[in-house]
Amino acid sequence: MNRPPPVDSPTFSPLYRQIRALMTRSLQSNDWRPGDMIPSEAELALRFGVSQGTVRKAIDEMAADNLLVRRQGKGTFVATHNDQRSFFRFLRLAANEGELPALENIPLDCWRGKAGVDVARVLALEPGAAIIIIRRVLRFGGEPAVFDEIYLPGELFSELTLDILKAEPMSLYSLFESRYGVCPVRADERLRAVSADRVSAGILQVAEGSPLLLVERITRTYADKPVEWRRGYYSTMNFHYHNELGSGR
Amino acid sequence: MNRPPPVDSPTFSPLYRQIRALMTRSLQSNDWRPGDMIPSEAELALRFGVSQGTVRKAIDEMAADNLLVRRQGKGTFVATHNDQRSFFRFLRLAANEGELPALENIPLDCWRGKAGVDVARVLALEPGAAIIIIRRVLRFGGEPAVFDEIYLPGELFSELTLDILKAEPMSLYSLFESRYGVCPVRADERLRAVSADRVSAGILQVAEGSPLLLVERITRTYADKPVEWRRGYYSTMNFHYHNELGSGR
DNA sequence: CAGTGGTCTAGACCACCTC
DNA sequence: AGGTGGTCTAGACCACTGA
Repeated sequence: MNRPPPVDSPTFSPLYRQIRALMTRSLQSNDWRPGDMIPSEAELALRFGVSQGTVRKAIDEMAADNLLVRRQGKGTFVATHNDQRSFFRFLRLAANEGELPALENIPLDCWRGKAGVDVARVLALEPGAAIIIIRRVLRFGGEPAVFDEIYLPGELFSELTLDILKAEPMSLYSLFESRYGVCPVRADERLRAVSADRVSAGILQVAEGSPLLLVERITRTYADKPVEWRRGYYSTMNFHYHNELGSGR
Repeated sequence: MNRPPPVDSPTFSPLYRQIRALMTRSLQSNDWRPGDMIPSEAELALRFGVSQGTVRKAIDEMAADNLLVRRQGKGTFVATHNDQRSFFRFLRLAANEGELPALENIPLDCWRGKAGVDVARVLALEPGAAIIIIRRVLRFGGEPAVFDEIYLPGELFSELTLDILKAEPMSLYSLFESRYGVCPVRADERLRAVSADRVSAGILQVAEGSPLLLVERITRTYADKPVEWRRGYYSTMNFHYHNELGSGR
């Protein structure tokens, strides 16, 4: 194997992290697309001039981050939002009793605007840059549960319209991924309790002033580039936000 | 190496998982205590009759679950709640602006009772079993932020009193761990928005009816044994609950 | 059957910590 | 110097998938 010489710089990283970085670039550049099978470990080892064990360790990390999915006997695949499996990775909602009933996604409106200072800062845009604003409702078993206000960089989603949103059968992120090549992989959320204003109360069919769970989310893609800012109002009479502590971090 | 013969049963698990199970038993039995250094990888490999690589993989998993902590050059240690590092693993609170100010932990009361059907179910106790109820407040920079009602199995915390709680300088879990040998390692949380009742409002110094973030938590120790049920009311005017999506699960 | 990921080994060497 | 974890290799074999 053509082992690169050991690096002594302060930015030293082990080989498997360099391999990981190279593979991440293949994801960023859309060279490997969501759902695709990536080359086998043996081939990658050959291509990068390292042992299979080193490639394995790189893939292990990326699989732990849900960037890749391993399937024994089949291959390793780029994670996609086009399957039910990965759906609730970004929707931590559960029913207080029993299973969560069937989901309905109802887009309300979709228009273009200019980024204010706050949205610009969050999305790393120039103030005044083109953005898209979407409002939608999620219903479970006919009951409205989540009201989302979503802000997107206009540049990335150039021809997005309400009709396109309404035509999407799967999730919003599934649309981002297949139509715009934007694959959300990480998100930071801030949760607060707030009182329902007139608009939210009407849309969620609760009394004005009712307590709502406010979930603010910044969504990022491979290079940690922010691609969405979202404010979600969750009605938590019959549902709750579920979280597990202990691993990760 | 004395390799055990390959197992063909439906309960097959790879060697490194069996090693992990053995090591987890050393944690459960308090043979290895929080903060202790566990034997070196080489010694464990010798002891279990496997290669060092197999032990490494077992430890890797347990470190990913925050059961163990590796420190290069020093050794591998049992995770403990006695350091600031791991403090916020179980308190996902952050300030809306800037850093979180200094924490004050103020125990309010601590009394004994009998488990109702709901508490008994959650803590896997017989209805009517002895439990301990604690109420406390967390303040940040003098401002009350969290009001906790905590239910513990009486059996595990036999001589817990309000004075002991008041004397504890670190966290509650630090006390559990060092005084009662109970080490919380995992928790499930359910988050909802509710209106402040008279009691919570008074304690958190907000108006009655204000929206509060309700966090219900079931805490478990090594063998997934439930050791705490907690209802926390978070005042989210100046703070929020922080969560990261994307990895894990 | 061939191809894929999954496990396990043995050994070499590096990086870090403490004495 | 000696101990610890961290990286990397080469190769053997197992388990699963699908043609």
